[in-house]
Amino acid sequence: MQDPFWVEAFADLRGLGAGARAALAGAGEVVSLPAHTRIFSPGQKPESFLLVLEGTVKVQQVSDSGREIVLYRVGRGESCILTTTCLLSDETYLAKALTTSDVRAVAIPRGRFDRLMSDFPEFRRFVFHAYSERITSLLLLLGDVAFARIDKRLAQKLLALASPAGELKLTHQDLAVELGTAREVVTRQLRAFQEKGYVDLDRGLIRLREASELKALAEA
Amino acid sequence: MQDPFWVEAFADLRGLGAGARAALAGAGEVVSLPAHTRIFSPGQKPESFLLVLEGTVKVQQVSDSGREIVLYRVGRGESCILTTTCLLSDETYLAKALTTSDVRAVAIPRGRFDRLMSDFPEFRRFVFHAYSERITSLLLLLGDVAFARIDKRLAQKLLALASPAGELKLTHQDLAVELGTAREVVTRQLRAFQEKGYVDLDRGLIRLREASELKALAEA
DNA sequence: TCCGATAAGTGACTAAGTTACAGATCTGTC
DNA sequence: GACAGATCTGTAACTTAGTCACTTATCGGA
Repeated sequence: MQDPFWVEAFADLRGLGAGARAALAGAGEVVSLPAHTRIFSPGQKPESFLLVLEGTVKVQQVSDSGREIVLYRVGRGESCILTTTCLLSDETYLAKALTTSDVRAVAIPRGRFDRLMSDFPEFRRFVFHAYSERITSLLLLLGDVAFARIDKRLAQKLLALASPAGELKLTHQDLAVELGTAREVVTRQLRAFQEKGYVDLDRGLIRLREASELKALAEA
Repeated sequence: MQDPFWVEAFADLRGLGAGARAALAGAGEVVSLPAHTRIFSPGQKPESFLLVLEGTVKVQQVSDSGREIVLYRVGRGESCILTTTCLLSDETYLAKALTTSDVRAVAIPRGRFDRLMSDFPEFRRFVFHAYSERITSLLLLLGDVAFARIDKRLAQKLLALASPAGELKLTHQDLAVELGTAREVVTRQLRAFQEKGYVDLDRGLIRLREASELKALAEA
């Protein structure tokens, strides 16, 4: 993909006319970030609207007790609404964002973002749509955190994060952050899954053995 | 307040020019809803953008296990982003909205809402700002649900919902829904607060005795 | 091969959610 | 005013989740 044509990566932007395309292509700067880069930290204010072209960004909330929870991931063709929220509201928030792989993204500075928003209905629709999707997913997460059992949530996460081969290269601590719980709780649950034959465990590695059983639990 | 001038109720709309004002005033219909009216239910799709003029609407998420949690309240000068989200994304969600008092609101049908969004930057800013605020508050809620102790959260709620006289006309069940927990848990905590002398309890009534102690707990 | 760092395991405990009730209090109706 | 049904509250016993205070295992350099 040629850089000036990154607009193509975004399904919701393809409807744009030539003028809008040109404006967009000119507004953003393509940046590259290595894996595990911190994009923003609690209390920081972002200066740009971010659109991810390649790779994944993980956004998580931190508590003062030290626990954390992953809010969502931003992948190819998506934008980070928390950043947008900040751009629009001048507020800061207790979240941090990390790249989980090498990332290429388009950064659009605040001023240009504002202009794009007012000039191009398609761009506006794109941003709104992103908001809607995230809100929906955040409410889903909230429902899970408030009401779902940890074994069910862990089963869901294992299935969601496993490689096609059914493996996860994650520590118990990583999973604890995914779920917003404590590492010991994850260890306990994984042990229970192992005893039932659902998974094999190794240091930094989980292999799914009975994905169907996990699926049943995840959908219960 | 005269009906055509409801625009005045919204701080973020006051900057509008005459044309925008007229368009807005013409776009919306003022509706009156008695207390405890169900505005929408899980799985339903809203047909209008809602702006609250008087009274309060309570939006809560429901789980299939029967538990519920209050997501936020929409008061004078505010709009319900969940409704907006639905208008924009054609999705449904597992939430319901109830008036907690008599409510007067402006309903703007989908088509007119779209037109206002594209025609008036001020209106757009207003909608975006509402989004930002809600997302911030939802993330705060998520953090509380995931990480905060129930005694702390209950103390916060008691303080937030108490009348100026320090009274709450709520059942334990009502408070359980506010916190997204079980009624028995609320009963237990209230009992503990009572034993410490923080509150007096009666059927459907809670009187705050030691607001300062509750405040200390809420801020811990 | 030794060492520090990171990851994982575990027991004992506290907090929160669930189940299954019983008892208290209200509200409307006869 | 008395009764019935509904609503609200109390509570014991239990399961699940989170916390604390460790120990043990394993990895990756120096």
